[in-house]
Amino acid sequence: MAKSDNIPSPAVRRLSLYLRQLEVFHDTDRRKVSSRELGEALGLSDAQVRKDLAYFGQFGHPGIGYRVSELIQRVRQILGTDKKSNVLLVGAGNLGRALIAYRGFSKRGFEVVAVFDNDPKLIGQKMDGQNSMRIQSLKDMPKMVRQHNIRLGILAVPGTAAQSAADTMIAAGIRGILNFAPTTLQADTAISVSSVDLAVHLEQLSFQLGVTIT
Amino acid sequence: MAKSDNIPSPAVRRLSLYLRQLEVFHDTDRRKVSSRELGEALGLSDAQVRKDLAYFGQFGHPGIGYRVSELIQRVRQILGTDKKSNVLLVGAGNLGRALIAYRGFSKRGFEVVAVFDNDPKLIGQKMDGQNSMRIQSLKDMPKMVRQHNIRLGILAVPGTAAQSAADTMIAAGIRGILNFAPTTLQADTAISVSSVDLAVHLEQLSFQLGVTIT
DNA sequence: TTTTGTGAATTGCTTCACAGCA
DNA sequence: TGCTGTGAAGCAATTCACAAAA
Repeated sequence: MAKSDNIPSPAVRRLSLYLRQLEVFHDTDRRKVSSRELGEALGLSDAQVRKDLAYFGQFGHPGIGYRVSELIQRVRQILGTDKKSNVLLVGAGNLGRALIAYRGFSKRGFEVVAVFDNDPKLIGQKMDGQNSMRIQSLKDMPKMVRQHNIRLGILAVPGTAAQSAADTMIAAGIRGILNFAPTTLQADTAISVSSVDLAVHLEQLSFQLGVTIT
Repeated sequence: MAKSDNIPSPAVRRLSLYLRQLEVFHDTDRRKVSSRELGEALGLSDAQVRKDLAYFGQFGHPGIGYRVSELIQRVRQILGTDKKSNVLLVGAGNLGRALIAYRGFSKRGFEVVAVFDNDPKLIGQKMDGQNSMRIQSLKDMPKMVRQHNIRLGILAVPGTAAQSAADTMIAAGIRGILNFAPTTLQADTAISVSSVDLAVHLEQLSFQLGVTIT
């Protein structure tokens, strides 16, 4: 019954957006929602919404729509976020500290349980706020990964340090990396990498402005 | 001669990556590069690289490849980053402060010249570091946009405040928004929006782990 | 009626493969 | 020979449109 074959990756990306929007509906006590309504909120067609969800199973009810809380549960299961998972962070610079302070991760089931940096001046220091985490040396990573069963890591170091830090993460047993460094990471195909380059996004917008009929 | 019709958006996204990689080559004194080499560094096929670049013009030299510095110039021109452009930031929370401190933007031609927040406790305060910018009220935005000819804005406020902040930005004359709030912004089609949802990226990785043959 | 799930048609993107230039 | 630029082919994703279910 594993339908998980041949699912377009854009469909997987949108699945996260559906979940986000469904949670908004849930918080405002909406019980059910149609593909048209869900799509409208996200700027997608109703057909797109139905086809995307259908890749993963039959969640809807003809004539009714989708039951919000039921669909939220299903989607979380598919994404693997129905249970909390532990995440580590490499890089305790400005961006790293902001990411730690960001509440959005834990809200979605991801708990940052360890922070690493190579700067001797930072190692041993506490992260800001009430959080009792201390910054550790990259050497301690394998031990922490085992102890806390960590599979995902966030990489927020300068571009020059990124590949070597990624190698360390992979050697320590990390299976997926969210990369904020402006570098294309080379890694085994068994490792999932998702990259966010902040400048690249601004360049996209800059290009759009040039193209748009002014 | 405006080829700018019918360019696949994935090609535009990759254009930024080409530029990033070309700058690496440039910094290591590479003079020319082939589509195969450029693709290899980014995990793309040579044909993809050639086709992408060809959408924008004829930049290569048969038998030779692409001249690095020449191509950098051309790509910057296409992206509109050959001249510095001024950017504003809305939201002086953790993420906003990290983005200000991030050197990567100015390195790519984007200068954050104004910061806004609605929190009266923050207004008037200086941002960290040597930077002399003071946090301003959203009311002052239209004036600043005019004075500094700002077209792009970075939105780093909580999801609940995002749409209203975006409306303010658009009313002030902002033409493109880089949105970090976990919200789909509703905006006129003349406005470009690029959204980065950090949790969504982690969810993608989480899904991959579930699918990968463990 | 309303709204899903889904084959079929369509649109969009990538890869192939080769002519032409250096 | 080495490498680009590009039509043509192939593959992937989206939209259409309708049978079936409530």
